[in-house]
Amino acid sequence: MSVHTVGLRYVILGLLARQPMSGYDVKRRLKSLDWLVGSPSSGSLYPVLRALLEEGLVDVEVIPGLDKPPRKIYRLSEAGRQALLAWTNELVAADASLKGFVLRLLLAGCLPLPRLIEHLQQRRNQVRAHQAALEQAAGGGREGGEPGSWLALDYGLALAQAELAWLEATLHRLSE
Amino acid sequence: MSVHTVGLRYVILGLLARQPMSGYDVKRRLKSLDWLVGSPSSGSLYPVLRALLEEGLVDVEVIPGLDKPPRKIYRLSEAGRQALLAWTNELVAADASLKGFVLRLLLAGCLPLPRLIEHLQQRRNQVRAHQAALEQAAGGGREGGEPGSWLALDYGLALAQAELAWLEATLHRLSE
DNA sequence: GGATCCATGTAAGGTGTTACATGATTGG
DNA sequence: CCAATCATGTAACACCTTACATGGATCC
Repeated sequence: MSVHTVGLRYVILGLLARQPMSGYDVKRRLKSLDWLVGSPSSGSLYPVLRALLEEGLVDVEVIPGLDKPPRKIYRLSEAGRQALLAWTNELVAADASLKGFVLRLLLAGCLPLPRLIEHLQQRRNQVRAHQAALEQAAGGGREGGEPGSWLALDYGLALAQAELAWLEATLHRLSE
Repeated sequence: MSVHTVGLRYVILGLLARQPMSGYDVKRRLKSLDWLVGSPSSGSLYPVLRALLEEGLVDVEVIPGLDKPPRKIYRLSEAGRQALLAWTNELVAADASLKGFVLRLLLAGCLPLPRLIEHLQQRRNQVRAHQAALEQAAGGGREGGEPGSWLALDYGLALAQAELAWLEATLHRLSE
């Protein structure tokens, strides 16, 4: 579930940017980060690979497995690299999802450092805004909140705070 | 985006369990928690309301607005209350998503306290397992990790730790 | 006078999942 | 021998989004 926050296409392109691999490898790679990122089903994975191929964003090399089923190794093409780069430079602003952010981090290997810092700063601003909104919501429902409602708010605030702390620390570390 | 982790049906039922409201109210309520939970578009919201109505899980009362467009106030029916209850008692185990969990918290108003505690404990176990998996992944890639990869892992670990801390604290508070 | 909020809804499209189909290989 | 892993893929379906349509009210 839910790699889709960011579009499976780009996740795949991002992984292929690091090194060529088969569809199955992509699945495994993502499954190992399941909790962070969620892994796609074959039903979505393989069609996307085909589409990428037809659009010329990737190339294939079929390796007839010795006694294994043949593996198709996908490799990022130049067009693919450009598409990925273009996507990387798109705004992240509207993308309020945590998973989306982690995925971008994962794919950030292709990002130059200053761009990465920018990216983290953007996220920091978003989380701050979010935090403010939550505090307002908490303040608005003052005392009278429904039973489960303040739990969710409290939880949200705690996570926002933790994320901010991490972002500050990481930004500090990176500017050295 | 992504109320769907839990199925819009039940989110709506859960909100209606607290108090009757219109479709627009549902939207607003969720939008105010946008970052936590994501808000559905009208394109998904209204069809679901109609479906719920046809299935008899909700009742409507049309209030012809004085100089406003008429509002349709939806109210949870007895069948709806039962459906919600049944869903509440389903496993949460496989639901590894953060948003899903927060949503359950939000809808937890209808949960009795011991069930809520159980729920938090389950989440704690999940997060612990996740944490272990991340630590293993971090240990496996020792030093040699790709540039962005350890960032994502670090981020994941920090959040997991924060979430665990919150869960422990909240569990402690609730058992009083 | 134009934008934005209230309030409802529809139609087309995208993207994902589940479940199935295939088939060889390895491990208990 | 049965299950699981490797490895690919298809077809049917569920669900959500975008974009549009309507129309009064209120704010700047």
